[in-house]
Amino acid sequence: MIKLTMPDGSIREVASGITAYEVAKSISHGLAKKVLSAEINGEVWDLTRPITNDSSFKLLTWDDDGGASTFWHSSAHLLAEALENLYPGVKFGIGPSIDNGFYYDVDLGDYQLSPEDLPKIEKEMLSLASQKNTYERKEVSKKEALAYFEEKGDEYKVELLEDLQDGDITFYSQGNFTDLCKGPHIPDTGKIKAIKLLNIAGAYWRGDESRKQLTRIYGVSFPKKEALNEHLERLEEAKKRDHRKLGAELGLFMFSERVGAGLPIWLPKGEALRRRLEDFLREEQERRGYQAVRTPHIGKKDLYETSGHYAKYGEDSFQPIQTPKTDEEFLLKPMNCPHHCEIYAHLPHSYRDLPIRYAEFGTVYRYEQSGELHGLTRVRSFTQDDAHVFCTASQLKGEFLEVLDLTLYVFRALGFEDFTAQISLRDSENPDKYIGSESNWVAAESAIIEASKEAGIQTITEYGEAAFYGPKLDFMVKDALGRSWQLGTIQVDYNLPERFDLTYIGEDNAKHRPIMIHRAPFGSFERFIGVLTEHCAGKFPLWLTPTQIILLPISNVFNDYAKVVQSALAKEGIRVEIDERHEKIGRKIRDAEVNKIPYMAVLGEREMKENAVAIRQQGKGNIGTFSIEEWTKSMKKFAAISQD
RNA sequence: GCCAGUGUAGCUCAGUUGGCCAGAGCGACUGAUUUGUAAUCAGUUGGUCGGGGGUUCGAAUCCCUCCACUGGCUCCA
Repeated sequence: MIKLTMPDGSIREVASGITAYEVAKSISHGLAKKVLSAEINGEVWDLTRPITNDSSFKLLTWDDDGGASTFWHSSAHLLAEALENLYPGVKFGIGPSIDNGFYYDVDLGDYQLSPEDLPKIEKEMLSLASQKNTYERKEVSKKEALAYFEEKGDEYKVELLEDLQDGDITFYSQGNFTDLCKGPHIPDTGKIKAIKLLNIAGAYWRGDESRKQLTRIYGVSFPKKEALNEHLERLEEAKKRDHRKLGAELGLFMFSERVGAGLPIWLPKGEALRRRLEDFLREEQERRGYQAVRTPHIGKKDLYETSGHYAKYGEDSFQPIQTPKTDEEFLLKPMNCPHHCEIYAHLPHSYRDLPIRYAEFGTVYRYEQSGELHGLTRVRSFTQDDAHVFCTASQLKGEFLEVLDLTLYVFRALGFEDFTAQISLRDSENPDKYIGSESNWVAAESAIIEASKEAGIQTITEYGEAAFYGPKLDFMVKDALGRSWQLGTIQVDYNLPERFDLTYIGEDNAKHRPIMIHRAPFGSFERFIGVLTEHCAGKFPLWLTPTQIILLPISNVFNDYAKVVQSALAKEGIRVEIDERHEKIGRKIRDAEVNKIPYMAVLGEREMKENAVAIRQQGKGNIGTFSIEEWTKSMKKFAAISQD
């Protein structure tokens, strides 16, 4: 007999060798039908795997993370089986579950898979699923496993096997398909009731650009048909939030083929919104002791050779600009920091001057690969809300905390509660990727880790994600379609002060090296506004939105009255428009609603007589009639930044 | 940069076994309607079919090439 500790803490005595499925059945038939896998001592297991030791025990259903991922992983195997039936000789890379579904990377030889093939594959998968084939686990020796895949001619699986330890290798089979896999899987294919293959993409084998590109098929599956429909509806909903679509609809920004790919152009409404954000941050930074500076958009190539950026990125950047003079080359600036280092170096500094904080909304230019461009979130020209803090070693942690506080203040003011703070450290296996001394790296990494801990933020640590000159703390948020983007960033840099030979005179009257912190709470205005647009589905906070209220005269007769109301509101700094078109009120309201203008004022006979406005709130409808004066006051209050 | 897909009017989209002057809805414009809380009616206008080259008697449709966009991969100071 063995003891199973259930999630509620109770203990079940069962015969050794019992399976999780048998335990589920002994609890209830309904549960046995729903259960997909089990968590045994924190590890997700097949339901059919015998349990032989005392264990903690938890049954996983679709609603548990482990349950859905098991389900999707099994769906990937089903996809592979269908592909093998339809395209004999297909070779397989890897086929994992992901956040929202699964994929399989396959090599179809000369066959060019197209989206039209997907329905056929879905059909085959559903037909295989209905056979209710069980997923069978089998432990195999490395020799056996290699023999199997060598015979099959699947060099990808052979390569994967070469990295595995003998005794740690399992196969899973369902129907006529066998795959190298550590599992676990759902009991049988019959649980998979709804499948949608979403798209096809190229993916380099093992993520290595120099290796063969396989065909990746993405899909999603569900235990119920309705769940698939709901999922597809959610995807449609998300597309409506896409900042590229909303940005065009709301007239925020545009792109022009003639201006160039990845070069966003800000339209009046977008610029109005952006300017508000800039002002917001500018004022906050002034309060926090930053000094604004401004530097040119180009700099001599030598500047970036000094900084090290040219050696690292020169080849992949916009190429140097020539002048009539020979041997004179300038670069479009990809970073503001070298310029700011020159400002620091301009005068000698005492330890009494530090910390010095230079801030600039600096526009930079980076030649992003053509396939990478994406709306406002990945562009070739963008403006960083940049600043560089020069401080002493003893000030580092305090400054880091101060920057962290500013970043969190900014995020909260804009309603971003759901972000991930990522600590990016070195990849210790590739030291050549980084410049700077070991001791500096250690000091910088520990400063970030400690400050994050002290600020009490939740973090995840990623090794190998550091910048080439230092570790960083990045704030990551997801867009409408679940893609993760970096917004704010804080980076400790011991390297640039070294390269630019920056110094200060210490208490001991000797020269010392300052430490530099790069930081940008928004990251860039472009990306931030892109993500913010999706975050609020185009319904921006009142203090940011380009038009705060639109006046809707019932007929032309009341246009003059509207102008009276307009000047009263405008006088208080409220951004107000009038819809003077010769249209019915229903039409004007509809257009204002579609344009997501937060407030509408309906103005007709009744309002004019009483010097009043009948207010309607976007998405909510009529909220009442107020005197002009009363409403102006309310608007002013609502539009204050502190309002959240 | 790589793989796959897409590109027709300001917007959303029809239109391919290659064949009359390339269509619709919305928008815009003009006129009528003077309107009370999510689309008033009528008329008019609008397109180098992404650019260039080729095949053909004939190309939006087939081929080549470049550009842009979409979904991924790789990259991201």
